[in-house]
Amino acid sequence: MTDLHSPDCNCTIIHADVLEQVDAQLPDEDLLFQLAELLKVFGDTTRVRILWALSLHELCVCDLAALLKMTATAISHQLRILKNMQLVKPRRAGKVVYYSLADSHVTQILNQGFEHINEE
Amino acid sequence: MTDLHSPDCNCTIIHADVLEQVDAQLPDEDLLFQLAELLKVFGDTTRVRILWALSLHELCVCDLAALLKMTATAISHQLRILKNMQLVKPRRAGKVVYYSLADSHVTQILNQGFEHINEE
DNA sequence: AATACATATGAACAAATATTCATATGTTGG
DNA sequence: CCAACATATGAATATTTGTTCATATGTATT
Repeated sequence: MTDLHSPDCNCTIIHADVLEQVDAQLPDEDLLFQLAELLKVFGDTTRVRILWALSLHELCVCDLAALLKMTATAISHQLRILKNMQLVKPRRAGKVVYYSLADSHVTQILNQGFEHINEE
Repeated sequence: MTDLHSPDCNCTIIHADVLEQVDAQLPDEDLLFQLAELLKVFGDTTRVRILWALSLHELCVCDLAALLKMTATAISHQLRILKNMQLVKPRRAGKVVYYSLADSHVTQILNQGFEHINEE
């Protein structure tokens, strides 16, 4: 095991045995980084509103702009972020592009978060 | 129903019937704001690593600092954010303060996110 | 082909935020 | 009481990020 006592931590009391176990079980740093990058996408009001709306019905960019009272440009930017993270998928029909949720994890995460809020 | 056609949206083709239904089902804006604020807390590498570590075992500030090779100060700042959002809870034992997860939603959200990443 | 409209994208600006530094609080042991 | 240590917190800085503006792309209609 690598030395957990780095120069950045000047503590003296650490629980070496527990730490060793936790360190062994903790996913790789780059996996947790990816996870944070994913969850970061959920941490914005506009994107949460978009995702929730899409969980109710497939919508085009204009629909979302009208619903959220924002410019289509702003919506489009956010949709690109959501699409890059595989959270929504586009369906083109002529000029119009319809968006829908890519998988069920989205609603699961939104619901878990919603439950947490409604518990206090 | 309020007019969904705001000045910010210059679109002409919107699906009024669908929009009306979605608008009625969509949670209040301030609820979705709270949800975004909650999920924002998950969108940071340091906090994700802290949360995942705490899902494995209760740990004190120094433990986390040693594990993540960061200063105790930086950890403490993040723990305050997590505590304010009711995601972790402290337990004082003398000088040492141990932190653990506040409820099961945390691991659920982390796991759902993790599954999503491991699917592509 | 040419116009109209839905959507996408790049650059710029303003706002939010994570870490560091300095310092404060709180607890234990001498 | 005092010194030592774990933790907390406020201010400052550097980075990140959401929206706007200007412009580009792509499709349908005349």
